[in-house]
Order: sequence, then C-alpha cells, then structure tokens
Amino acid sequence: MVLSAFENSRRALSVVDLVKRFETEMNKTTVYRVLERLQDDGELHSFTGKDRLKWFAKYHKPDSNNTTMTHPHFQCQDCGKSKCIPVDIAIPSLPNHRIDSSHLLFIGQCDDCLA
Amino acid sequence: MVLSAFENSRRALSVVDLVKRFETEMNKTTVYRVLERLQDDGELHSFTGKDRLKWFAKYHKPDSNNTTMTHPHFQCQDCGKSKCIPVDIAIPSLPNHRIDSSHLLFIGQCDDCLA
DNA sequence: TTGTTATTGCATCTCAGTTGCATTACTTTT
DNA sequence: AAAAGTAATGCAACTGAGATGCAATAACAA
Ligand SMILES: [Mn+2]
Ligand SMILES: [Mn+2]
Ligand SMILES: [Zn+2]
Ligand SMILES: [Zn+2]
Repeated sequence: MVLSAFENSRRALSVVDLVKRFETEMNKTTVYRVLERLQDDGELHSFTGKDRLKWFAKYHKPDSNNTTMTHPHFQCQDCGKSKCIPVDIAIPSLPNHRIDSSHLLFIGQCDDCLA
Repeated sequence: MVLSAFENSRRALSVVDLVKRFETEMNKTTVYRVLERLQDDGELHSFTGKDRLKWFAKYHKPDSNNTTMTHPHFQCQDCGKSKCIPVDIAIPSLPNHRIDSSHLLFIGQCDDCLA
C-alpha cells in the first residue's frame, strides 16, 4: 500500500508527504516503520533532501554498467520534488582515505518547472 | 571567537559541537546567529553531514582552476569528523534540467581512523 | 547626551523523527 | 479449535536540532 505510492517511477517521496497522504489509513509511526522495513527488504532506498528531510524511492538494482548503485538525486528548488538520477558519478580517490559511499544531491530546476 | 575555532584548516565543525564548546561563553541561539552571519559574510560555508546535522567550515575562495567552488565534503563513519575536499567533481548534465548547485558528501574512513 | 542600530540572552516554539508499551492481527504448534 | 508465539499497528510521549519573538544590552553616530 505504501509501496504502491511509488508507482515504479524514479520519483521520490518525502516521508513527510507520505505521512500526510496516509494519515487517514495509518499512523505516522507505522509509516516510518513500513518505510524502514521496505528499505531493509531492498524495495526502497532513502536519501536526504536539501532541507534535511528524509526521502524514499524505489530501489532499482544496478544495471550491467554498474550504473545507479550509488546514484545521485535531484531536487527542484522550485517545486521541491526530487527523484533518482541513474547516472554514474566518478568518485575521487583521496590519499589515506577510504570512501565507502556517497550522498550526491543536485539542486536546480526540474523539467516541469523549466517548461 | 567562534571563527577562530576553525583555525584556517579544512576541518569542519558541527553546530552541535560548537554550541557545546561555547556553552559557557555564549548562548546557543547566539552561536547559530554568529555562524549564519559569518556565512553571509563569506567567512564560512555550511553543509549537511550524514546524520543530517549542520556543519560549518572556513570558506576558501576558488583557486584559478575553478576548483572548490562547490566542493565535496568527507565524513568519517568512525570518528564522525568531516572536512572539505578541495576537488572538482564533474556535474552531469540532465536533459531538460538546470543544475544550480550540488551537495556532495563522501562517507568512509578518514586518515586518522585508517592508521 | 540622546537617539539609532546591531548583538546577545532567554524562553518558548516547531516539527521531523524516535521510543516504549499496550493492543491487535497473523502464524505456528499442540 | 485452542493455545502459544511472533509480527504489525496505534497511541502517547519523548528527543533534539534548529527557529522565533521579545526584551535587555552593547556599539555606534549625531
Ligand atoms: Mn535513488
Ligand atoms: Mn567545504
Ligand atoms: Zn520543479
Ligand atoms: Zn575518522
């Protein structure tokens, strides 16, 4: 039910929105827990938006090119919507450091708001 | 006084830490406001850490190669410390989108914690 | 001095996210 | 079917970073 809100697209949904959308049918806490469970099950993944809110999106398994394993996200500064960007970003190598993951968020104007 | 806590390095300091460090000499709210002012003055810049906390670091003006204008940051998952990474990351171009800025955070183990 | 503006303190608020505990739903075992 | 165990949900209260309103103080200028 919560999962079907993501309708197979790359659109992300903020937890705040989801809590609102389901406030008549389920408790706030339940929404949080369902999302966490779906993430553990590999159905969803999460990231942090520009306003430090938590967002979720469908998990798309990496394609053959290894793309999208740890992909960036885009958030529109006009409409606030955000989505997955299935693109590979080259991770720099830092001397004496080990990079395990990355949080990549691009901010700008989305196609809708540019049109 | 708050500014001198950054001692010209690329080390970042979380607001939470700064509030604690100065709790005897100034109010929590004042710390927030001083940091905001220093950011407006171009002395500091801020970013969001992996735990959604706000971090500040010295602002280093871009060098001739345009490097570090919108640079990534690194946060160690062991010690929690984070710092600026003066490296250029290629921003992808997304069809029908305009990217204005980016939040790039790399997570891993720092030199100290690897040693 | 007197008026004006910038800075700080303090209390209170906001609000996303978490936690504890009781209740209900679902499964498995006898 | 009944009992027992496990998982999912509701509800209330809590947490904590960050914001806000307002009064008090400090700096500054006329
Ligand atoms: Mn994604
Ligand atoms: Mn930086
Ligand atoms: Zn938009
Ligand atoms: Zn470390």
